Amino acid sequence: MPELPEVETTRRGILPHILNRQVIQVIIRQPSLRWPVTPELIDELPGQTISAIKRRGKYLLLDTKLATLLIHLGMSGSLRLTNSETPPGKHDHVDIVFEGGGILRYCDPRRFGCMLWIKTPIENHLLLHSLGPEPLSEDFDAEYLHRISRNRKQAVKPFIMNSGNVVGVGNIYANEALFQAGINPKRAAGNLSLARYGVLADCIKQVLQNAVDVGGTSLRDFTNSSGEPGYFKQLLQVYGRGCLDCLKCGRLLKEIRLGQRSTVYCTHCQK
DNA sequence: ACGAAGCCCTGCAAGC
DNA sequence: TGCTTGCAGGGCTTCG
Repeated sequence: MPELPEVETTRRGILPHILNRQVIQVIIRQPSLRWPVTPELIDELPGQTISAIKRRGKYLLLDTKLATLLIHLGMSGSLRLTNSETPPGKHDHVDIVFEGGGILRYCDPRRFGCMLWIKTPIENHLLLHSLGPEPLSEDFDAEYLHRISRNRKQAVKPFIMNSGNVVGVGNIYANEALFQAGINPKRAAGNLSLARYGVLADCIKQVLQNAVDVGGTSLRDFTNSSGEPGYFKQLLQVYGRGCLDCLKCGRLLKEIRLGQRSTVYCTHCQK
C-alpha cells in the first residue's frame, strides 16, 4: 500500500536511472487500470526524454518536452527498474523501455492505479488542481488546519485523509499520527483548538518524515529490490494492532470503522 | 457545500 | 481439498 513515503521513495529510487534518458518503446499488456492507458502513450512517449521527475501528493509526474506522464500507484502498485532479460509477471501491466536497455516496469495487482499521458499544463489538470498542501511543506501548519476546519462536523480522521485538505495522509499514517497526537479520531474537526492542531500537524510531519527516512534505507538497491518497501511494520504503534495493548498505557486498543476505513485508537490516551 | 456511501479490482484469510 | 464469502484499500464519483 504505497502512501506518500513509499511514493517519494520510489521517486528517489528511479530518478538516477531514468532522468535525462530517452524512451524508445512502451509496452502495454493490460490497459485497464483506474482509467484506461491510452495507445497515445505507445505512439508519443518513445523519442521523448525524461526531463524531471516530480511528486505531488501520491502522484508521480514524469516530465517530457511533449507532455507529462502522471502515475498513481493506487494501493498495490509499484515501479521497478529491470531489463529485458527479466520476464514480466502476471501483473506487470506496462513497460517503459529506455535507450540502452533499462526498463521501468509498472506492476499493479489490484489495478487501482493509473498511468495518464497529459498534454495540457499539468498544474491545471483536474486530478491535481484542487489538492491541498504538501504535509511536509511550510504551508501545512496549525493555522492552516485550524482555519479550514472551522464549522466542519466531520470526524478529524477522515478530515485529514481528504486530499483536498492535505495530500498524502493515508489510513495507516492517519491512525499513527492521531495516536501520537493523543487525539480521538472521532472528534469533530471543527472542535479542535489551534494548539491541538499544532500538535497534530507536527505529528503528521514526524510520522511521514520518519517513514521517508526508513524508506530511504532500502533505496540503495532499488534496481534489484523485490518491490516490497521495508514497510517498517515494527514502527507502527496502532495500525493493525486492534485489541492489542496500547504501547503508552497498556490498555486494550479499540478498533472501529470510520468513513469505511479501519481505525485503531486508545480510548484512554486519545481524547 | 458538505459528508457519507458506492465503486473499481485482486489477493488473502476464514468458513464450510 | 476446493469452493464461497468477506475484507482491505485510494480516491474519484454519485447521492442525499
